[in-house]
Amino acid sequence: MGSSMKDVATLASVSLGTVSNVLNHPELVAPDTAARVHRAIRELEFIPNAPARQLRSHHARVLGLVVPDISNPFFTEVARGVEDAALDAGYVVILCNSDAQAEREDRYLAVLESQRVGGILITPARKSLKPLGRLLGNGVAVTLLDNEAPAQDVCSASVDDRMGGALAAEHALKLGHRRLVWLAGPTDIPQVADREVGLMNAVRSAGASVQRLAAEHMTTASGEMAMEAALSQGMEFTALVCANDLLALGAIRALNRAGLRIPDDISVIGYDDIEFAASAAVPLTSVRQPKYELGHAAARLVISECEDPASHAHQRVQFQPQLVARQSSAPVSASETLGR
Amino acid sequence: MGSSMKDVATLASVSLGTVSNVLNHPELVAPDTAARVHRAIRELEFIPNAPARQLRSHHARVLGLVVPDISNPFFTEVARGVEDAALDAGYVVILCNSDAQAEREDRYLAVLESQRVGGILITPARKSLKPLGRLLGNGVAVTLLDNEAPAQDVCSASVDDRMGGALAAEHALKLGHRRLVWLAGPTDIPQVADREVGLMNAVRSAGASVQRLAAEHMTTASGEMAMEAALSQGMEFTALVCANDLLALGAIRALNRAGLRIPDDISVIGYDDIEFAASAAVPLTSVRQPKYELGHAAARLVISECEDPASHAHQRVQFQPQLVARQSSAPVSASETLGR
DNA sequence: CAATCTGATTGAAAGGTTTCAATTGATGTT
DNA sequence: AACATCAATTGAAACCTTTCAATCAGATTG
Repeated sequence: MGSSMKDVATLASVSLGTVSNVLNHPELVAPDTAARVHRAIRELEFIPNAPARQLRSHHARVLGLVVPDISNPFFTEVARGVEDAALDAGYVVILCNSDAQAEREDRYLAVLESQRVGGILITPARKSLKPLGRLLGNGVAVTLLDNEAPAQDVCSASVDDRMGGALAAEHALKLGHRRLVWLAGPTDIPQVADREVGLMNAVRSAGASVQRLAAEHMTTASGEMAMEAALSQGMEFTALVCANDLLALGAIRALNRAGLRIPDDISVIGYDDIEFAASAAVPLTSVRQPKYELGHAAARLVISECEDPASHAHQRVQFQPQLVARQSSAPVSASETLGR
Repeated sequence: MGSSMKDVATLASVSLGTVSNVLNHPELVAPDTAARVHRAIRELEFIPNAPARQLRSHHARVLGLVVPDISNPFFTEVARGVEDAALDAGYVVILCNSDAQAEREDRYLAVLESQRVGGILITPARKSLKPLGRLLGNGVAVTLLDNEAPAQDVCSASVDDRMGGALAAEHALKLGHRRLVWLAGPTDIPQVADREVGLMNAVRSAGASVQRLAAEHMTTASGEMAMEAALSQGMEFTALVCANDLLALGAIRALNRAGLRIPDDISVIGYDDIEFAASAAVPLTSVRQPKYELGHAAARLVISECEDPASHAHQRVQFQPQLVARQSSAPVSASETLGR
């Protein structure tokens, strides 16, 4: 079975406390003693017991990552950023998919609290941050991921969603489109709401029109359904801006099935710029977010708070999105322009 | 701060041991005592300290999931299966991307050992299972994921990769193709090797020819590079079978850039049937694997071993793959057939 | 030479649980 | 009435660390 510090101490003929010092305060121990202890550690293949350590020190190198859905390539990439930053710091990441359901999120938060994680990275399933209050009270470092912190007591790392919405709209407007559709996701997702605000402002100030269409979830399946329903009701437009790439990919399927060509009949603009956007049926114009960097930055924030809560100052890091034009968007056709 | 079992015991006027019994052996405690304790738990918002519990009981409801790359939608979906099974059983999953690098895998295994996880689900980065020996010796439940267990001392959940390779080959052969290319990944990945065996056998016994092309990693980028190199060397063929969908998606880009049409000039067959295979430039014919089920089954195996190591019998679960025909594969063209 | 200081090491307590042998009180048996 | 049985509860030890006050041996100082 695994050996403990006691075994190491015995083999190296020192006390338990000295072994602990070798591990945690090497500056306190004489070089040759340290060498002896290290030899014993190697000999016994001693691996510290993290739970025991955490019990005594109240310091855990474990992070909880709570995201709506890791199947969404956006979050997959964010998760990679989180994980790499965590591993660098000797931390480990517990993956929690909330499916954007409050109930599931609550269950996970309880489990994470029970596990006494040092920090939590969360893209909340709902606006209220109440459920996080308990955690904060118990000294857990919380960082909001892809959401801007509303209050002063947490860090956050996010991307400017209003600007992203505006970028998408301006791209469509610049191509001459006047009749847009905004394919939104659930209204209570803050990212969606912000993108919508940015888009609406841009469209209005250009005097163009935009219709709102809501998908139930941020998935291809939902996007396909929503677009199919809209088309069957005779909705007319020349450009479609989607709250994320999955919705766009789904909507494109419905559009194709209805005999509409992209970008000839309809220009489509996605959001996130997931890897598959580039290999889609028609390479997708999209608003790129620095996904990996977002996760990486968020993890570094939360880790720094874990390491030294006392001197930690809460921060909000915000990244800028960027429009990537591909074949799915094109100037509005002449017939369309005249057709009105 | 969080309250402990001692606080609960005091409030409910019982001993510590009784509180523990309420939590772990409710059958031993009188109904009204239990009720009193539960009231106290609710009152104090007591949440058990999992690390302390694990320290004493040597039983942790924590799993390590080690995969090459969660960005690969195949593993994303597998991970969802793992996570759902875990949450159902009150377990939590630590996500570890090995990037298929032995060094990174070793680092993670050490961290997982330090965390004293109850079980590990792993798609090994290399053939040797040596590094797992230590863990097994220390009583950690190990289950091989998407790999068949070679020995008796671990469980495994996998998909029949030889059959998958054969399915892909037979599909191409049935469509009349006689000059195939097998776009393989790194040779030391067992899944790739097995698929290759299945494919080669099928092709040979049909008397057709197949050339082997190797990509460095199982990614779109690698697929694109490999195919580009092959084309620039004048490789000729009518059907391309890929070791996974990402390679296929990448290869298709290179093929398109070279002016080749799919499926008119080249039929392409992928492997995994990731969600994006269906929305690709040309919907991709692929070998479907029950990804979610694979993860779910593997997690259930490892959890059952965690819960009751004594009565646990190691098992190998194997799923069957299935060919999904889409537009990327078509009968070999007449000119091609005659051209030989 | 006594007193003080410094650096290295030690020993014991504490952290929150589970486990198990021991105790208690009530019920049933002879 | 004495005893055995049984269910419920208790108390203390154990799990493996970290922490910190206390000790010790030398070196430095006055």
